[in-house]
Amino acid sequence: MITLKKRVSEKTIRRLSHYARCLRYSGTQGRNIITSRDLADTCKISSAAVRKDLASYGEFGKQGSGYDVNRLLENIEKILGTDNPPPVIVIGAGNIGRALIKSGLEGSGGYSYSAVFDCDSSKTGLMCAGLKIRSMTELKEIIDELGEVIAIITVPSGVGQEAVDLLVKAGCNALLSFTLEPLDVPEGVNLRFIEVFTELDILTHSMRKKSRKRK
Amino acid sequence: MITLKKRVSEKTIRRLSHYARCLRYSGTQGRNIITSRDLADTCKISSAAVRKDLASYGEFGKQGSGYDVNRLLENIEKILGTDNPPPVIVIGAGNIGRALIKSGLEGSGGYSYSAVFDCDSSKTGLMCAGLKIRSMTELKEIIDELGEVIAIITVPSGVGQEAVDLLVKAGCNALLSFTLEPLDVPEGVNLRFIEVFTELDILTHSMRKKSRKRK
DNA sequence: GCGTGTGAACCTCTTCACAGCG
DNA sequence: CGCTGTGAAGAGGTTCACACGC
Repeated sequence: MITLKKRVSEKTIRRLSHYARCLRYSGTQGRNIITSRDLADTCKISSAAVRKDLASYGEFGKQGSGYDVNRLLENIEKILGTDNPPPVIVIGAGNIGRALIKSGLEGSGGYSYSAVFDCDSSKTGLMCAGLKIRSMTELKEIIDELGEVIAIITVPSGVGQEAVDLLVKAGCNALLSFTLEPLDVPEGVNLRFIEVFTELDILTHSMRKKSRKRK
Repeated sequence: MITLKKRVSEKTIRRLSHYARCLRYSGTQGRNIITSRDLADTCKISSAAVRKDLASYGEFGKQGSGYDVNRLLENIEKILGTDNPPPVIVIGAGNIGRALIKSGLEGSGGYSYSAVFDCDSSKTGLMCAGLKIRSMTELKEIIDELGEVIAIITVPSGVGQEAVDLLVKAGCNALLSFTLEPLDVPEGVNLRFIEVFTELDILTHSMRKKSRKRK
């Protein structure tokens, strides 16, 4: 049974997602039992961290042997809610938006794209990997139909806040943005960022630091 | 002058990247002076954190007024090494790879794409936003020519490790991967991940938790 | 008065080490 | 004997609160 013991950090949630990925892979490799050390090694963390993370939701392991792969995966998916993943919609049918849709969500554990939107009327009506590009005016209607959705925002810089406001108004409270502009959302709406440029900066910093040392 | 006082965390580096972004924006808005509170508000953190981050590299501010926008931006870029950003190459000319290149790196503070590679011979030779798609056999040659580069890996699941090994062998030690498979790199090579699926999992978790509470 | 820079307090997360169970 | 689950110790990061300089 899943029994939450105390407040769990986002770091733990992120790692649970990693564990799920490893377990899906282990499952396809025919493994039935996995130890905290195995999970730790593939995720490049300590085995104690793995055990702590899992133990904060219940006792999923068997002492002396380890964790049953299928049972643990089911439990983690229940914890994350990914046993019944929400539909994903994409806002912006530009380069990135279309590429994401064409790439699909295979291997993600059950997510799939349910709709694409763009405010450019020269794009609406066109198809992208089987999905019709819809006008932003249809947003609320479609979200009402789909229920709770996650929206991935891939609009150009400058209109991000506008897109966010429309989404929030349409009842969406889970957003993932590829834009680099700072965005505001009301309390209770979860907004996350994919920060490609920041990742580049971090890489630049570490390589410059390294070459400085070498001198 | 930039004087490092003690070990600085990656979290601080990430935030420096955010500050740089804010400062570029402030600059274009005609502001000359900015306070730690201003930066903190746009980045949604505390003003004390901003001051701590900046103070760990020197004294950039003026008491009573704040920070000079241009001077602070210059200093942060020098700290990150983005005053002279490394060339970026893309491995994999699939949907995501091509979309990244077509989107360009405007607004990133100076990065630009210098080469694209794909192992599929039906793609090599074709153009993508002005860049010729090159064969992986040319990798070492081009990297030697470009010097220290950052490689963005957008190859399909299954061949990620192969791509990484080739890159490392070619002398690249700064990698940013869009794949979801676990990858191994030797000591000294910096490998980071863009985890779209994990971000979806985190969003799913928080929306499911919220709807549970509401009941 | 205002905002920076900073020690100290606080808090959170990670690692250690071991009891306990299979 | 092996591996989990966990209190305790340790490390790291954030917030507080205030002295100091503009």
